[in-house]
Amino acid sequence: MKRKITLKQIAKELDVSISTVSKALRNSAEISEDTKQKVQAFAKLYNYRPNNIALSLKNRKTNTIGIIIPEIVHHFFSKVIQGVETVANKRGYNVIIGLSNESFSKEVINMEMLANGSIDGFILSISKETLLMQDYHHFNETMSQGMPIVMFDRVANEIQCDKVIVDDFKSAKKAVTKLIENGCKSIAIITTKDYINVGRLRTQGYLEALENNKMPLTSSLILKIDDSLDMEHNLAALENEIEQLFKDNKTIDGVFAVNELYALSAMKVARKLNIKIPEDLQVIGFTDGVLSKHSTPSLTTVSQHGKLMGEKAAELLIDKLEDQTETEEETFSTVVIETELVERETTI
Amino acid sequence: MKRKITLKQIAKELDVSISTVSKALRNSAEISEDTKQKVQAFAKLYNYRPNNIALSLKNRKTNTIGIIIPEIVHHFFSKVIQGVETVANKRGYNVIIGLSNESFSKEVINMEMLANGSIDGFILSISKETLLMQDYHHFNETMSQGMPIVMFDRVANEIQCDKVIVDDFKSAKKAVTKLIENGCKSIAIITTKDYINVGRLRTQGYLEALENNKMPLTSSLILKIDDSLDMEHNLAALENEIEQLFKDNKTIDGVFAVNELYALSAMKVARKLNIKIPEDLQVIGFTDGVLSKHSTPSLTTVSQHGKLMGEKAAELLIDKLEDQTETEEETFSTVVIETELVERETTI
DNA sequence: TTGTACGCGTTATCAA
DNA sequence: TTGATAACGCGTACAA
Repeated sequence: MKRKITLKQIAKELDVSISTVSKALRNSAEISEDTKQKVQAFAKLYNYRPNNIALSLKNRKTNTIGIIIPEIVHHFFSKVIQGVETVANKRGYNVIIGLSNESFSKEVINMEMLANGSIDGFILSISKETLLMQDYHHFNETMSQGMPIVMFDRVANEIQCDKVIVDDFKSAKKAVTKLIENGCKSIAIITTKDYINVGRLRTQGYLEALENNKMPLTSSLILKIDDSLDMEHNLAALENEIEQLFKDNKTIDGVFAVNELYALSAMKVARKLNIKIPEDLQVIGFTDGVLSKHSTPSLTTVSQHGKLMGEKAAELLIDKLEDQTETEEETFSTVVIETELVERETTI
Repeated sequence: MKRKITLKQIAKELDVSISTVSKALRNSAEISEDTKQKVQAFAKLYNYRPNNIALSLKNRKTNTIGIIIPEIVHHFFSKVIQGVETVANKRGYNVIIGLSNESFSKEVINMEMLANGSIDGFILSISKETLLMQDYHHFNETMSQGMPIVMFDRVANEIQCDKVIVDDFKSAKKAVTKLIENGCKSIAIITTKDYINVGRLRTQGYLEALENNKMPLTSSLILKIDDSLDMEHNLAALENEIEQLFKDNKTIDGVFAVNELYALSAMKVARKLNIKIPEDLQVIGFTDGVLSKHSTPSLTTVSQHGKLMGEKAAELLIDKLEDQTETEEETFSTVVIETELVERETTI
């Protein structure tokens, strides 16, 4: 088992100094053709590669991006990672991941861990617990130490940093308007509690769409799910709530769900109650997931373009990292990714 | 914007030497209570944290695990990552990801990138292209440099390293036997070309199950999909092949599919051909995915326990990394994760 | 009780 | 053309 070879070892073997080796390998004009040849051949033979850690220490730059997300077993987030990774690799960066599991403390710990020199900057989506507590001190601290942050999807308006979002309000409005155009008279929304920003915005979009079309706002048609518990493992409870919604409002002929799981659950309940989709009930979800495409009937959705969000976030971050100009006032941008209504079989 | 504070700066501020600060922070008995108090208070105030990179360089240990997978937008692989991350964090390690996108060259480049000091060891699943080419030199090179590798799921028997797998052969046999017990007389398999190890093993399990039950082996019932092309984006082609399979073999009353997508496609085709599931056709898939649970009817599957695989892989790797004993002959273990037949609605 | 020196692997600067 | 030295930030053996 031969350890990785270093400059020092090469120098010793060839009986020259370390700096000569270093220069020879970087093809410096200072070094004679002779020694260059000799050194380069030797280095190639032993497959020399500079040690990243040493370079990071010397350059005070790791060329690594830290990405903190609430969960990874989630189509949207893995799409985002894919996007980040694509751009990062193209521009010579690695990606290191930290999962918050929707927990505030894990988010903080993970960020501290990575902030101590391991990475150059963060790309992150805020955990539910953090949003609920509205405690954002760790973001400010990180940035005050000169480490840039790009937030995506679940962002905090209070924090000054680059952001990549979709226009949740407008997109929801568009989706609900679509339902109205398709003839729905009684449209329910299945959404999250308001502390989740995206949930709140989507609810507002729903309300505005109804209002603009002079449709009555019925509070019983608004189902706000408390998903502080993990609904993925509490499907029965979710379905019960939805079933109750249907039973309390027999007129429902349209459902707008703010995520894939809610949409699918609504479809499942509808099937159970013998409600035909899309004839008697039209459904639109808000998601970038795979379930929509493969469900029966396949689900019409507002697509968020997760991969594109990841790419944009990575571009923003790396641009900032490599921006030399020392401006007085730092400027932050918010990129809004256009959503797309993908029409499938749950709408007519 | 205050940069992260270092020992040097603290030393300067307090007018003591760097090593005094270092010792004081580690609560060394060498240092007087007085100075300790002073230093610790100051460090706390400025939120001092040792620089990971410097520590890595000094200790020649990064406490970071590299994970290389073919794709991340895939339920099984994200489950594995989740498992790795859980164990890694618990034991004080970070996780850095590299995606091969099923490409040999990206796999090699990514590994080289990370192997140059960024990480202590690899957890990986081999890309399709690498399996096809059977070029495993990069694995051997990495290990010969003293960097351990743990392979999971898609492993190479030729390579001596720790492995975490499921017993594909036995699991497939179990699944097909289940179909036979359920009364299926004509069972088709939808699998991959043989260069994918897991596909080959699952096919063998299928064959053995038939044989053990004295059922005829009909070659036309074996559909080997060439997924060198990305089937996810070529669903139509996949469905055509399956439709042909059904049309050529009208007797089919059971399908064993080696992954989720194949299983769902089979179900879709069956629906199109007005074949009732599970009355006329029973289906079992091999997967750990979400689609199975939410499909209609929900799919009976062989579950691979991806998260558990990740956890095991991480345990193996970290154990090896922290094993001090310098044994003559290195020993490698292969952990076999038990699969589980999750019975849902596509079997009676 | 405190400080000096060294090494981890690299590169840049300056001296020979 | 080559080599010695310093520096990145840390911890530790050893000297004061």
